[in-house]
Amino acid sequence: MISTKGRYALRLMIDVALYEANGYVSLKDSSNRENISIKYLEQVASLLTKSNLLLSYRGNNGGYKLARKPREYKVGEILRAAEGSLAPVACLQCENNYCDRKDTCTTLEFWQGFNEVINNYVDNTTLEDLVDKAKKKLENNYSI
Amino acid sequence: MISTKGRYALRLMIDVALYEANGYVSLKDSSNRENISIKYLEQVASLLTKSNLLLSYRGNNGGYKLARKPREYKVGEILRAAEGSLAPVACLQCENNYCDRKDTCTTLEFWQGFNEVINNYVDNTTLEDLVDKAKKKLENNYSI
DNA sequence: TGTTATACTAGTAATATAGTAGGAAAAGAG
DNA sequence: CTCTTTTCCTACTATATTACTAGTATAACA
Repeated sequence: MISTKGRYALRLMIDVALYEANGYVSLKDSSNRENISIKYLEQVASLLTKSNLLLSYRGNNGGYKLARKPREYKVGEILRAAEGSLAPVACLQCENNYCDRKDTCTTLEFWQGFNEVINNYVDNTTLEDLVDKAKKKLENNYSI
Repeated sequence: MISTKGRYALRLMIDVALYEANGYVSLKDSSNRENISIKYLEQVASLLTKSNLLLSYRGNNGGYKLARKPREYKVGEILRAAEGSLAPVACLQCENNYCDRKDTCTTLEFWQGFNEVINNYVDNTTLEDLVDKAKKKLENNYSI
């Protein structure tokens, strides 16, 4: 299950993508638009900056902007940066996938397949896909 | 992420399928074979019994047996009975999927797609598939 | 009546979640 | 040089979840 960290990270990335044309996007503005506690969003933004998904700038008119073009982000990258791992079971979390039951485990292949399906989905959607949908939703809401 | 409850539930179902030919399978035996605390396994078995996935019988030579043929169980059913829900985000957990952000949420469709991919995977594997793999692993280990 | 098994309820240590709080440091504006 | 605005960093906390353990009741058979 994806926690608020992953969900907020995705919403923040979309928000920055939507508004960075006017310069760095501050968390004050993002948190207002997205209705997320600014102090909590700071922590999420920090994870994204450390993973080089966001670029930050301090001081007046500072904030965040994307490190690449929206098309060049897989959603999976963003979620992994915020959540740590998307593995559905503990034994698939670390690199080597070590588990002392691996030779006799009757469910290992099932979980490996599950892991693949999950990663395929999140890595085959780009940030651009979500930003495009967000733009359409914004247009529809203005027209109401 | 799938917790021990879901993982143990799956292993228990496979274990019961493998050994029920000799009559009801007791948790004492299953917990020994699978190295899972019997008291914890009781709680998992209780969830499966309440969802009519296992049939129980008390007293001497009692235990559990499958309610249907292995082919007639989707793995998804078993995991849902043990875990409650496999929805990747909170807003997709309940029936109606209600969320007060649903008209403006920029990520709803992404999460709905994720949910579908997850459910497709777990519902397209049957208990029989896992039991067949388990039988092969058992044979290989005996031959070592 | 004793043994073996499930059924049910309660408790508990450790960890994760979803924040809040406070201050330091950078950068520009006046 | 100082004030304001911003990110950056660390610590704290209430609540919930996880992964059990423990004890007792109940059923069934020998």
